[in-house]
Amino acid sequence: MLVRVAVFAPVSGTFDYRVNAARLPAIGARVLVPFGRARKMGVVLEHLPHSAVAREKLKSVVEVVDESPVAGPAVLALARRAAAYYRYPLGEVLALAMPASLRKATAQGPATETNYRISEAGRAALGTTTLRAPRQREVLALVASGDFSEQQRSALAFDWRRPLRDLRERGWVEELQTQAAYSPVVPSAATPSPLQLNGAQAEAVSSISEGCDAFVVWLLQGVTGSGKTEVYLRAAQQVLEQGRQLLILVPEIALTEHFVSRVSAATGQPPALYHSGLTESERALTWQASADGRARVVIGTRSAIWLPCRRLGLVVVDEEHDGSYKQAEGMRYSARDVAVMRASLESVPVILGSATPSMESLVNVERGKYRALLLPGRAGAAKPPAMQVVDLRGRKLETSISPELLDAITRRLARGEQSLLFLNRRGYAPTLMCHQCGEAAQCNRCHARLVYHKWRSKLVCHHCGGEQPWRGRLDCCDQPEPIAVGAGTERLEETMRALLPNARIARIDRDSTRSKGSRTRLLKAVLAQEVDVLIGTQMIAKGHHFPAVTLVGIVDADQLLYSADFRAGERFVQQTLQVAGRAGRAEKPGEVLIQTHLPTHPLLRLLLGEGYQACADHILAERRLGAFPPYSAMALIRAEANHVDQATAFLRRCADVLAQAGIRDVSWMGPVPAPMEKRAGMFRWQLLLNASARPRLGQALDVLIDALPSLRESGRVRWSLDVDPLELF
DNA sequence: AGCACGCCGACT
DNA sequence: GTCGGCGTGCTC
Repeated sequence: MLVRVAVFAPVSGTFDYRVNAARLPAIGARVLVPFGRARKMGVVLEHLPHSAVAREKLKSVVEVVDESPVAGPAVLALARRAAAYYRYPLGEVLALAMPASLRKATAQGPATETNYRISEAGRAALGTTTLRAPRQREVLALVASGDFSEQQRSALAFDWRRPLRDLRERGWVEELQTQAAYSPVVPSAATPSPLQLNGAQAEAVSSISEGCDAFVVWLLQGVTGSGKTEVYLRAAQQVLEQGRQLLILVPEIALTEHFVSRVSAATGQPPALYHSGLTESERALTWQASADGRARVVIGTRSAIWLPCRRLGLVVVDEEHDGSYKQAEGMRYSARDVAVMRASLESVPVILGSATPSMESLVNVERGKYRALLLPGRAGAAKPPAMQVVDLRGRKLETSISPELLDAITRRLARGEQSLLFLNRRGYAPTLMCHQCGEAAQCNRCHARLVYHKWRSKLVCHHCGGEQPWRGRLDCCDQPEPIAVGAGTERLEETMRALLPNARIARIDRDSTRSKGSRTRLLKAVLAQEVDVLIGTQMIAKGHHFPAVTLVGIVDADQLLYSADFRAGERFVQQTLQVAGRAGRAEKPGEVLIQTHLPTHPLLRLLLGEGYQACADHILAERRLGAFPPYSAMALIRAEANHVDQATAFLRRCADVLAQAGIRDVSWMGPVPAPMEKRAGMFRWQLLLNASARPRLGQALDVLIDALPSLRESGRVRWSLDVDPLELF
């Protein structure tokens, strides 16, 4: 009795084993196998009558871990397809497709959950004033109430571990291991609320429901506020009525919240969640509930696309253009593209939703692969925001805020309305320049300037995370007053406080939201209109709606417009519309002011004059001309090494391999240094492959993946292959 | 990823 | 003479 196993190890190929047990392990079940000297976990792919491997080389499965498969036929097929597409070892793909608790080589029983119980002494202490520590008291009270589940724990705004440890040391709380139970899906008291749909929404829904039993990719395009969510939800209701499951992908954790309440209201049941913000056991629970079909709706980020579903009915990818769907390390997959693969393998529809669809998706509509659904305009009476350019050319400005923008903010202030200033740069100043010699503070591990963080009094490298205390002077000339060049959100906040001393100003970025719960608190303050001017980075661009915001200021539009990446234009337009979408919902029209030195940039003019579609047409025309994606297929070989010549030698060998293979219609560029050649002490170079068509790229990748691992140079570099790279720079 | 095998320099 | 450096190749 033989089985073929995909071993959880970074090796390509599969391995055959003997099975001595009475019963063969199920296909898709995990087995523990001897692998080299170690024992590794793997997944059974097939049962084999014979093996091509020599009899004496075959080893035996050590242990059959699962009774029933952890990877059903659907997940197995998806993993196979993705492994082939991204040229990644199948075992690793399968490992990545399950929660970490199922990957480890140590076999384990059913998921257990650590729970806590209050002791007699604890109950006594709770009644007295002996227990002063407020956090311990809160934790103790929660334990006493019997509701200190993992979900409760992670919902706490503070770190409960230390208070809990202290409580256990005092003997007031006892630990107990219990069998984890899926948090019961409590049907909310209310029956599902009927959704009010407008004409376009109803039309979209009926199109979707017509083809709900087959694979179709719907590209649902509609501006912020046009009601994409209602369409998802109506489709969701139908899927649930058929007894099937629904998978909703969102770009980031914060956006799951937004959907939780909407889904609960529309379907009468709270969805299960799957993202990296949950504890391992919470993830394991959702995984299990999704696998056995109890979780009817699952909302998650990128990795949720791998969740097994007993009866999948529909996949929704919200904000499909968002770069967060692309994994940046390991298997560099796009969850959106994997979602399409999955829908096709399982013959279900997938809805890709966006106000600003990616060029890839638009072209797929053009090619007849995807079907477009358009939601024109905003629902209700809301008007689209009016966008205007503030020309910064030749202007001598004291601050990063032009008089026009300041004036617009002041008018909002007088009317009791809110303004939002978008600046995608953290810290005080991106450059600290010596007034004496002109040198700027540099990170010694990266080819990058250090960013001055005034509040924390630190110089921080935004690339490797390294920081050093700011000692008030630079090393070069020991000159005390360096010039802070440029502005980040911290400086912008300082500027605004100086300009508008009476305004209530809040800043939301990664620095101001470091402590747990502070982000939610800040957002609540904004919604409660306790804030007049909100300053923020990317972090505020996604998802949140600020109904009282009637002015959006894009403080520095030039950043992206100057980028060398061929996708910069696309990102600029998407980001600008995304931020603009935060303003002026409801009856108050919003205004967007864009500060720029490039007021005549064609994309800016098209965006203001005609809108997204015109920009997309322009970008696509350029891409076609330059033979860039989506009119070509790209892959990027990245190499990182301690010495420059190791990285370049490796990539030159890759280029040689390609040259020898002589595949038509595949060109390559490089080796070229990555835009930041040195990062975290490593030298980074890359080789970019561009093919006129996907099959050609495939041929080139086949040749490479065959030759690369055994190249002499490959031992000295850390290399990776990125199929469909999103960020070249 | 681990891990052993193998061929070259500095140690008891 | 032996210990150990890490370059190379394999793991059913």
